[in-house]
Amino acid sequence: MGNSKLYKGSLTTIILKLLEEQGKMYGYEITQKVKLLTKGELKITEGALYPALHKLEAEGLLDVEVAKVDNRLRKYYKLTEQGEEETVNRLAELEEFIRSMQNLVNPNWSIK
Amino acid sequence: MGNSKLYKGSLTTIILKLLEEQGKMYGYEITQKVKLLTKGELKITEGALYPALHKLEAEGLLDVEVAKVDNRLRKYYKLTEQGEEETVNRLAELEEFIRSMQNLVNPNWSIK
DNA sequence: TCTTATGCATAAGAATTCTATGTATTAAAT
DNA sequence: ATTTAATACATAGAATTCTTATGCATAAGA
Repeated sequence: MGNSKLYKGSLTTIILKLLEEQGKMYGYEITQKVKLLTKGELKITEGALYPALHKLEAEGLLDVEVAKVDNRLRKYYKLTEQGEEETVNRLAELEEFIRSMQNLVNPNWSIK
Repeated sequence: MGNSKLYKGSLTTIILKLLEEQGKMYGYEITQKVKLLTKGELKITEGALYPALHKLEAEGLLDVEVAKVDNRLRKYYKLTEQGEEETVNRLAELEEFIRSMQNLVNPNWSIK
């Protein structure tokens, strides 16, 4: 999660969520998408991303499909059925976490 | 951060914020306060808390003051000047992080 | 009297991430 | 034409953070 030191543990949730809405993505694409969506705030490093993808795959949450584009390798990942279920759970947990943090840190905020 | 699995890196920010608004607190008090404020959502374990406090102290962000109450030891921590500055920075980072995550995960939310 | 609550602490291990490095192709810049 | 940047994958070693387990000690409650 690059230079913006904060908050380990959110990477897999980000990956799952992106795959949920994009259908399928490859690693490099994920790093660029996150950079774009957060205006450079979060930078996913390759050393974090690829092991995370491999682990999610090993856990049965992702499927891989290899493609060759312009003679370059791409590994497209998509959610398995189990992955879709897990995504729902992780997002709910993340939302709870964010609410808790807001209560702790700035009770004036609220999510609408 | 106990059973509620999520998100390493937020503990020190929580500690700093609580000390900012409470003036001074001791370790056990922090665990109880967090449990209360988050309705049991976040449980800070001692194995995480005490090392974190020691580190913040070593970094010069906290000062300690030992007290004895009912023949039991208490170590009251409070922010140093440097700690107050750092708290402002960390809270700004946390807010940025939360906004980023919301953009990623649920663009329909917003903080008001 | 036994258990729970209060209050501190550390050690070993797990989990996650960062930094550095490696390979290879394509596109852009000099 | 050649160097650099971008694309695309990967892993190893170190650092950081947290969990689990354990330890000591006093006070309060069952």
